[in-house]
Amino acid sequence: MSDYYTPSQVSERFGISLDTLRYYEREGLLSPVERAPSGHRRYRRGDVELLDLIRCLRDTDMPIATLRSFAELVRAGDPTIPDRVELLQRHDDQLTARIATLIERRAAIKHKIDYYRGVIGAAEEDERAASETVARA
Amino acid sequence: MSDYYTPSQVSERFGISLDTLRYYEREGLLSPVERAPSGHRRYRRGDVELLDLIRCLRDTDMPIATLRSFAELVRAGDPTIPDRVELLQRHDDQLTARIATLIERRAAIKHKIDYYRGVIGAAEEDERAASETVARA
DNA sequence: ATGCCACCTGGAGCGCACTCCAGGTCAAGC
DNA sequence: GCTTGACCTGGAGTGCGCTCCAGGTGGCAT
Repeated sequence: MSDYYTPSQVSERFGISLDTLRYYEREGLLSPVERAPSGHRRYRRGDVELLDLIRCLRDTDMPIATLRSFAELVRAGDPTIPDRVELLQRHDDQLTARIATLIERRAAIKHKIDYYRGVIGAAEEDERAASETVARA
Repeated sequence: MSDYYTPSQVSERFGISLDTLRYYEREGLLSPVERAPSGHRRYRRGDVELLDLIRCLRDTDMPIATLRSFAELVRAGDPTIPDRVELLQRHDDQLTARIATLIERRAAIKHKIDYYRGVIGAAEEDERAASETVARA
């Protein structure tokens, strides 16, 4: 209910370590976060929202450098919205391509698994046949 | 039409550098490749087939260490086929999960893009309204 | 006063997957 | 015989994204 979040709260919420959180700030993914008089960080709603998007982009393998560019656009204000759209759109295109190849590769892997299962099945039949022969003998 | 491939042929075919090819061999992903009397590598059909699978797994982010385990199973012969199936199945599960989260994240990104597009649209309307006002004045 | 805890800083270190390099060899072509 | 080109080796270097560490501070509880 407070209007800020402590580092550990943010860390827990996003499953990001405190070190990573500070690292993101150092790298310019977040603008310098407000501080309490003690020097401790106080994350505002806005920080958390940006972080949410950053996590989303990071989870989809956007490199830190690109994320920084994006963050710079955000800091530069509303006139950069078209640039942000462009950046996100490019990322989305890459992501879509990536998903497509992952799905293709998965099909190939499944195919290989099926092939192996076939080999196992054939071997089992051989075994069964062999034990029948023994039984008959 | 020859029964072997040179390093550069393999490199080109898979889009892998010569260095990476040697690296994979050093790391035990390929068993030591045959050599010409000159010492140059001669990749056999079997090497190329294994490489094809390795690429497929690597493309789907299987770590080198896991790939090595898989290669060791292959080298150990047919009795390890069930273990190979297990390993591939685990990878396939992870891959499926990964694809699912990528798709989720992509939806979130698209949502953000749409939001931004909405903002742009609204801004354009404002502009239009403003210029109308000017015209009227 | 004493602990303790959450957090701070600058900077070093790590794991992964390559990637590059120097110096050398062999086979073929001029 | 000399060059060229494809390839060889061992080992060092790179880029990325964290991750860890030592040493320190402020505020609260006992």
